[in-house]
Amino acid sequence: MKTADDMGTDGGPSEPEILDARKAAILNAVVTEYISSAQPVGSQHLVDAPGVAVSSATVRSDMAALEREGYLTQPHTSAGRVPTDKGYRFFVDHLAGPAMLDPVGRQQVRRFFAHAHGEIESMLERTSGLLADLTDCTAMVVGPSHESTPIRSIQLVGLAPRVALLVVVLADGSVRKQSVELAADTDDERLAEAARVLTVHCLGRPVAQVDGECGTTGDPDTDGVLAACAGALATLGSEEGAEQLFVGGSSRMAAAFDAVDTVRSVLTILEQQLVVVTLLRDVLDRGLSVAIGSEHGVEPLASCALVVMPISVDGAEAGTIGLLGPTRMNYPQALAAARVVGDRLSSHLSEVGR
Amino acid sequence: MKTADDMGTDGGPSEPEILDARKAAILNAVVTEYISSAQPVGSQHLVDAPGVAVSSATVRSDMAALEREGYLTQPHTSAGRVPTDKGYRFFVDHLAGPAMLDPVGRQQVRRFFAHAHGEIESMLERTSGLLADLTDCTAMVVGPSHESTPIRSIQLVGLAPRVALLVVVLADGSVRKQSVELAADTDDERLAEAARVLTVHCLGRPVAQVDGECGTTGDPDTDGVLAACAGALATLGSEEGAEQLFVGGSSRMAAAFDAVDTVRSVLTILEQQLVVVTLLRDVLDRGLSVAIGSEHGVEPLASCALVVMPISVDGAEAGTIGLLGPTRMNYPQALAAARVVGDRLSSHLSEVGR
DNA sequence: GGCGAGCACTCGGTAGGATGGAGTGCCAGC
DNA sequence: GCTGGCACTCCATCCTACCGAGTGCTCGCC
Repeated sequence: MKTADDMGTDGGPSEPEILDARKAAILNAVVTEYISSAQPVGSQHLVDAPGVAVSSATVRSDMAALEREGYLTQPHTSAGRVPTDKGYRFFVDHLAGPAMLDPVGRQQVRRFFAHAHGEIESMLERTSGLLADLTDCTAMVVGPSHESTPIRSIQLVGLAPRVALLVVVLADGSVRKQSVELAADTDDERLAEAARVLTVHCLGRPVAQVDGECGTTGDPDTDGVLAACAGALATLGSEEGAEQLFVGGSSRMAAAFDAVDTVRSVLTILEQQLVVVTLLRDVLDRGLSVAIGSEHGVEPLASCALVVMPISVDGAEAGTIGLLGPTRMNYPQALAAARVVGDRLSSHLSEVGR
Repeated sequence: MKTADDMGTDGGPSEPEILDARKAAILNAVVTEYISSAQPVGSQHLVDAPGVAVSSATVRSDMAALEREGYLTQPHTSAGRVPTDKGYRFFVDHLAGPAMLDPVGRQQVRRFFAHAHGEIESMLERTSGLLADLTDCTAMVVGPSHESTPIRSIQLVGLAPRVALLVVVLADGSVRKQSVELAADTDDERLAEAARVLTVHCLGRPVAQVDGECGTTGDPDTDGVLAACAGALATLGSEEGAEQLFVGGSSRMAAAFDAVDTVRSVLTILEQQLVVVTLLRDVLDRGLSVAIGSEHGVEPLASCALVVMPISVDGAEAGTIGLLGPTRMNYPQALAAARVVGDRLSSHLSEVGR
């Protein structure tokens, strides 16, 4: 399995990246067929494929060549061929044309966004469900990180004589809250006064950049409240950058594999928010929109492929869409769904914000 | 499978609920053994069990009786016996003593609550992970419904010239938000004024009970803002009662069954928040803390059992804990974990609020 | 009357062997 | 360079036999 040796985007190696037309057609047919049947495909099934038009013997010799070059593999002698990760990669990069979503799916997306409402979190949550429905994959939606979103407003609401709730509204409409223990009984007047001072002091800065002290008033009681709030803000700041993750349709992983062990290990990964978010980020940072099998480097997901798509609001990156399926997932469909939903979601979120 | 005919709690039927001591011991041993081995258990394996002390032939005749009475069943002739739902029920009600959490688990719980911090949502989320770790089941934690939690404060924060964010803080410290489209450009002054009117008008009432109109000021611009907010409040009100659900450790369902189909159907249920929340509520309303197999009436979960435990804050019900596992789950352990975590969580949440 | 030893019986799981078929690699010939 | 033909491989399936775990039943014993 040394297929992932140097698959860089440079195209430098002496081996030509582009296969001879017929071999490409054969690879294409193998991948397509295997994606839909999940069965190793033999030479006989390929003679009718477009672009092939040779006898099965010739197909066999081409397939043997494709296997030598690492695009195909055999589960065992005298079985058909199955694509390798490299085979899928070539398919995704050179063979799969830019697909459209099927009409039913398009209709579904249109209806979804026509009735879209509510706040961003529930929007993202429901989007993950939509994507799972469209692609039969597990869908992941990562919300914006807010790491550098400036504070728009700070309020303090008294909950009990010595407990207040610090409510921070960020410029994009997201809300953070943190309860604050106060040293002394404090009435609403004083809380409002403290909130005013805090707002002036913090306005326009992201939460993580608010430093320890939060201004003074000269009044010792109010200053006590402010000090307590500084601690709460620090807590919020340290949580900042922890993007929200919404996973939809994880049950589809159970349909994708028949080994229950595989299902378990994949689900275990999906439960680890940090791992998933990092994985998506990592793939995106490498400039990929598809990561196949070993390419993403998460061992328990070796038999999975990942499709990622950034979400942007007003040009700024504001989240990520991810689709997880078996390596024999329907790439064109998944890419089309991710693109369409990503675009619609991006423009939907941009619209709401103005 | 007519085992669930009349299992009411009345105890009315002529058949005595209590089994003869040896049969009870045998049932106990079968359940215990089957829980730990997942294999049908035969008469030979039971002769050494405490309270049995008879030959395997006698055990066999007792087992045959237990099967006639519906407590046991055979996968096929000449296999050992497996408990039925009724068998598990008897085990839970009469045989399983009140168990303690094992020391390792107790330690884990102690550490968890010692370092507990953050807001209620993340607290509940992490609690679901803790419970899954403790019991090897899938854990569900349902937050409070807020249906009747009074409004403590309402604020309006301008996000764009014609968009404001309505931020509603409830008396228990939870926060609702909803963006509001405004008909005209509105400055912060006017928003603050509208928020003041709104707060006065809504204070102390739950969101769902805020009626259409939200007061007037005489000033047409402010009244326009108020009208827009009334719509937003209605939206929030209609979402009220939709409790938050946190599911942890769903990957454990893949380890619990070896039929991948079962795993898929169970996971599909777990993805439907409303179904899960309703299920937990339903079981709790029937006064049960354990629902086994067919007892809970959700067909795809027929091979699962459910342990539920209410969470209360200051005496008022404030959520639910649920554990989902195969019917051969470790009931004593699950009950102990649910009880301990539920108690600790209840008192933790009560403490924070004062 | 309840209990236990003995016995015949059942049936799932496993191992061995035969068979068929899908698929391959190779080669000679067009 | 492609194709038809051929020998070969190996999985999947089926059948059979067989072992063993487990049962139900009966009869004798205390």
